[in-house]
Amino acid sequence: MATRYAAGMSANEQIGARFERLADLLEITGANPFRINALRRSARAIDASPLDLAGMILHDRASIIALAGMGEGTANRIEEIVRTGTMADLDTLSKQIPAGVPPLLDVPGLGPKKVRVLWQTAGIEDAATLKAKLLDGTVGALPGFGAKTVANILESLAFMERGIGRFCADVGWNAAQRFLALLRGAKEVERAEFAGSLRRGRDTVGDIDLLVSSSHPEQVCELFCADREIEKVLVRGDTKCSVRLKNGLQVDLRVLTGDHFGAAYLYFTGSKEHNVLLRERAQRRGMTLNEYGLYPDDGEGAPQTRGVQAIASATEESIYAALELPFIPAHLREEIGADPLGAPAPTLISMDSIRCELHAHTTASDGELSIEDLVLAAKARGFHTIAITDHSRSSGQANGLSIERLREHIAAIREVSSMISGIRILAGSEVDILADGSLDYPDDLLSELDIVVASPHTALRQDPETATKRLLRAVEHPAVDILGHPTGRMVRGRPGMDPDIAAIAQCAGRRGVALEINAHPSRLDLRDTHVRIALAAGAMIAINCDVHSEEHFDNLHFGVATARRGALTTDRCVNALDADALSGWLARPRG
DNA sequence: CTTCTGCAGAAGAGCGTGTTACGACACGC
Repeated sequence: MATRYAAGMSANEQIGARFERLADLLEITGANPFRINALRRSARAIDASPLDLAGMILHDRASIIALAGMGEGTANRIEEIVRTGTMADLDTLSKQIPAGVPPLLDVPGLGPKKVRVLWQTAGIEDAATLKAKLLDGTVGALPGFGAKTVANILESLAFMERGIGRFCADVGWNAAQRFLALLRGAKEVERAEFAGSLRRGRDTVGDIDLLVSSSHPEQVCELFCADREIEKVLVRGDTKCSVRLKNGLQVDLRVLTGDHFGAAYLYFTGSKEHNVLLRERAQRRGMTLNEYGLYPDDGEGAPQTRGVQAIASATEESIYAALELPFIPAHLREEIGADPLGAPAPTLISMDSIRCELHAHTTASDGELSIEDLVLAAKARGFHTIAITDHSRSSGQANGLSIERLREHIAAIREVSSMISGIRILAGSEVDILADGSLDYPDDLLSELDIVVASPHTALRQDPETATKRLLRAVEHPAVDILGHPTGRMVRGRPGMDPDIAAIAQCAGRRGVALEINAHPSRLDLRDTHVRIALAAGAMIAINCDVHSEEHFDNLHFGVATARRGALTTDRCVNALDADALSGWLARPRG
C-alpha cells in the first residue's frame, strides 16, 4: 500500500491504484461487498491491460466496456480521471476516513469490520496508536477483541515492522523445493506439489501453498510443523497448517486424499479470481465446485460430506473438461485483460523448447566461468548454441571490455570454438545503450560480432518519452539483435524505465530485433504484461539467463514462466529456433 | 459494480480455522 502512486507506475497502474484505494475505503464504510469486489476486479483488469485505457476512453469507450469485468461504471470513472485528474467520491471518502486507517487493513488478523470498530469506537487512526492502545488495554475491552486477538495483532505489527512484504520468486521456489523434498520423503505422502502464485509463475510470491495427498493427514502436518526453518506455527489443524519461516516467508500446507487432488490443486493454484469464475460457471451449469470436486448442485450443503458422487475431482483436466473449457495452463489463470475464460488457450512455450542461450558472461568481464567452462556448461544443457556477451567498456563496475580487450576476447572465443565441437559459439557483446540511445562501441567493431545484445544499465530514471527514444534508437541500430532487459527494473528493487513498449516492439518487429525476457529472478524484464504488448506489436522474444555462473542456467524456468504468463508461443521465441534458423535470423538483411 | 435473464431486477464461490462467546462471525485463501 505504501508503494501506491510510486514512480515507475504505468498510466494504467495509476488509474488502477485509484480503484483499489476506493475499494479499501468503501470496505471500511461497510459498502456492498459485491460492489467492492467489482471495483477490485476492475483495478486488476486496468493494471494488467496492454491497452492505453486513458487514451482510448474518450473515443473508444465501447472497447473498454467490452473487456471482462469492465462496465459503465468503470468507464465513467476512467473518464472522470482523464478529464479532471481526480475521482470525486474517492476524494470525499479520503476526507472522511483518516489516511492512516486504510493501511490497517494490511495487518494480518484485521479485516474491514475490526478496522472500523477500532477507528469509530476507539479513535484509532494509525498503526502507532493501535499499538499503544493494544498495550494499554483499550482494545482488549472492545467487543470482539479478546486477549488472544490482542496478542495476535501485536504479533502482526511486530512482524510488519520487519518490513517484509512479498518475496522474489526464487525465495519461494527454494523454500518450496526444500519442503517438497521433505514431504516426498515421508511414507505417508502419496503426492506433494506447490500451488499458488509460485505455480502461476508470478515474479513475486506472498506465501507458499503446498498440497499433499495422503490418508494420514495428522502425521503429515506433524512432520511439516517440526521443520527447523520454522519461526512460528500460525495455524495448526488436522488437515491444514500455516507456518512462518525464519526469513519471514509464510508457508501453507493442505492435506487431502488423492481422489480430490485435482480439485484441490485447481483451488490452491488460483488465482482467486480464476476460482470465482470457474465456480460461477459451475453454478450456471447446475453444478457446484469446491476444493473437493465438481458436484451436481442439489441445493443441499457440502456435497463431499454427504457421499454425493463427484462429476470430476481427481485431475484438473477432468474438471475443465466437465465445465466444457479447454485446459487452462496455470500461468494463464489470472483473469486479466482480454483473456475471458473460455477463449482457447494458446500452445505456450515450454522449458523443453529452449534450445540455446544468447546472453552469457565470462571472467573477461564479471562472470565466474572461463570461456571454455561456460561453453561446456551450455553443451551439458543440450544447447545447440551459446552466445558469449561480455559487458562493454562503459560498464566499469562490471569490468567491461575496452575495444582492444574485446578484439582479443573475440580471438580467444574463436580459438575455443575451434577446440570444442558439438555446440556453436557466438562471439558477441552485451553492449551498453548509453543515455542518448547510442551504443558503447563503434559501429565497425560491432559489425565484427556474431551477435549483439544491447542493454540499458544506467540512467534508468529517464522519463518515459526520453526512455522510449533511447531504446528506439538502439533497436534501429543495424548491429543489434536483442534488446536486453529493456526497462532495467529490479523486482522489489527499482522500478526501472517505463518506455512505450508497444512502439519499441513495433520497431523491433520490423527490424527483426528480439526483446529479451531476462530470466534472472531479480530482473524478469520484460515482465509478463510487457510480453503481451510486445507480441501484439509483432516483436520476437528472447528468453535469456544472463549467465554469470553455472547455476544461472537454472534460472531459465523463471523466464519461461514469465513468457507463458505473457502467452508466448514457441514460434515467436528466438531461443526456440533450431541452429539453422538461428543462423538465418542472425544473417537477416540489416538496413 | 457487473452480469445475466429477460429488459428491471436479482444474484453474486465456498471452505477450514480461530476467536469469542458457547451459535455466530471474522478472516484468509
